[in-house]
Amino acid sequence: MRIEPPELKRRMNRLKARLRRSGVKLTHQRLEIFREVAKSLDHPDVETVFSGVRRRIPTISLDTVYRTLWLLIDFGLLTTLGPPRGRVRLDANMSSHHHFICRKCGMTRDFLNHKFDRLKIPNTVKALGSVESTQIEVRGICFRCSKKNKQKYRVQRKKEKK
Amino acid sequence: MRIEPPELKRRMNRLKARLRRSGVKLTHQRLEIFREVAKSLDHPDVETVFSGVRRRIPTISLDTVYRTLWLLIDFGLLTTLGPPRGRVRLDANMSSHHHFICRKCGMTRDFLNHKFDRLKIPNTVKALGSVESTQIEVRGICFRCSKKNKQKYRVQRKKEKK
DNA sequence: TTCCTATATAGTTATTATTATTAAATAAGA
DNA sequence: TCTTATTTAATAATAATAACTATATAGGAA
Repeated sequence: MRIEPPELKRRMNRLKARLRRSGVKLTHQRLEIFREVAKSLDHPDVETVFSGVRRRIPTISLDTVYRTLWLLIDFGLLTTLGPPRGRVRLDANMSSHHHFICRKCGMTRDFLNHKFDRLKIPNTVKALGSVESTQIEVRGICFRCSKKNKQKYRVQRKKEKK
Repeated sequence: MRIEPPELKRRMNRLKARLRRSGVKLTHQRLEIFREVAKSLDHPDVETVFSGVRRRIPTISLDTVYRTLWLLIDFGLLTTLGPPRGRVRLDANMSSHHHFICRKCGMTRDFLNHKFDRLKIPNTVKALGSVESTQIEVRGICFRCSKKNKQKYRVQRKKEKK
């Protein structure tokens, strides 16, 4: 399923503004990789993005796709479904609970909140399949990672001074 | 972080009842693999489960861990965080929206619901890190997969008759 | 515009995660 | 205890992701 053209254009403009502002090069490859994700409503995997972009840039390499996707994720222009990085994570708690997920390192913590249990599911969702559970996913950056980011930033500042 | 012993015991009992009822063998390995996931609150990855179990069963193979985990997931005794199977899935929609995820095939569909936007995040969650977004994750089985399951079941019934 | 240079890319190789295969071992019913 | 279908360990195969390096390019300076 495809997104509406005006919304796609908005997303492309946001990408360009953001990359320029950050002093990161605005390459053809980056634009096309972003476009491939941004135009779709089905949350493609990396392989799908790769073959989609390859139709327009036949020489693109898979490595570039991965590198670019992580870059865009780092800039907050894309996200992954669930925790970042491809690794299965298990959960044995089958009763109602919710998650905080760090979008940098994948750290996940449970929390309980009775207000969040028993949310009414819209019928449009029930039309997609049988519903088994509902949970809140709060995403953000854990304190450990935000500390790390600050350090990274400090180091870069030092480098610039040299 | 560890779970409370009585809750762990409850989970172990549920596992045993469920496997017996399904006519699946209740092996030492299966018990220990489940216990390793069930006792933890941090949602371990497969490697972590493997090395944890290996302390008690030094000869366990990684393959057994994978096979067992998927079996337990299939029986609804465990789940994965996010979509099943280890593959990064992308999302370019950075504004508020929610997901239905099929726990069999990973099919993911967006939906909007303004009631779900702006849920009040408890302070205990804010203590974990900076919150960037909040979304609902509805999990279940999509119609395509539930059809497939029925077919599988029909085939098994036929085999039994022979 | 043309040139320069830091940064990004393609192509390839390496690493890590997951799945398949098969001979030997074992749980659970007779 | 015996039997047999299932399960396992060990290994090999495949798939997903990341690293490496010589070449190419975006974007600022002249």
